Amino acid sequence: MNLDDAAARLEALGNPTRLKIYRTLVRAGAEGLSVGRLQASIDIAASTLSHHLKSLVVVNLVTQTREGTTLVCQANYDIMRDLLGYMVEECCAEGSCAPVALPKVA
Amino acid sequence: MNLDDAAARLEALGNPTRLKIYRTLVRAGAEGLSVGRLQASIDIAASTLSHHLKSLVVVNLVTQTREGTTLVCQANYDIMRDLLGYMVEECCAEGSCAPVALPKVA
DNA sequence: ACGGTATTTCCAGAAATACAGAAATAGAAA
DNA sequence: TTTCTATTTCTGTATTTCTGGAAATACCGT
Repeated sequence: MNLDDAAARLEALGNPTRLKIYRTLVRAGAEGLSVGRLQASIDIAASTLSHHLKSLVVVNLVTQTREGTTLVCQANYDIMRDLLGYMVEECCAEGSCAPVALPKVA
Repeated sequence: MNLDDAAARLEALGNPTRLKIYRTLVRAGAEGLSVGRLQASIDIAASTLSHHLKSLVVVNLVTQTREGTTLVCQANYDIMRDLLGYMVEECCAEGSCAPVALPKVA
């Protein structure tokens, strides 16, 4: 991951509402959560949620799968892992930190 | 670290210029870098750099130490470690990921 | 095709951000 | 105190972000 992509993803997560959305999706596990359920649990206007979700989808932190009329959203763990990897690398550029084990691919 | 603090820090890092600043400071190691040297290596207007630095200092990702007329900035590894810890916890809330070893405290 | 539910797009306003030139401040040295 | 360097604050402009109501679209069941 390059610096600009990392920054774009950090920016996407760098908003309390969006971080809450992402966290909710992570907690929902691999099966994800529909936009409607997400809205119920976060309690914001549908249009606002849609905007925030788009921001997360654009940077690939969230993926969406259509199931009939409902859209199911799921956290993209791979991208998060890559992002964490990038941050750790940046943080450890000097070799001043111990090697880090990131979460294994599921 | 709570959600709002994490979001504020992610937002601070979520700008290419600021991420570059932070990365430069990390690479400079514990002794840090003066604002002037930082400006030389990033090549932006002094006032712009000052604003970005303030954003990073406010959320504690960067600390500053005065040495005579120059201000030395250094990356705050502890906060970065906490932030990474928060993200890993959020990402692994379901127990779906292996335990993670974050960089040791220097 | 119609009706209903789910979600997005359009629109707008308020607030925040990014940027940089110019002026101001802080500290050291002459 | 004057002067020099380093850095910040002031000022202003352009742009972006956040928010949500209203209207539009998508998909399904009947």
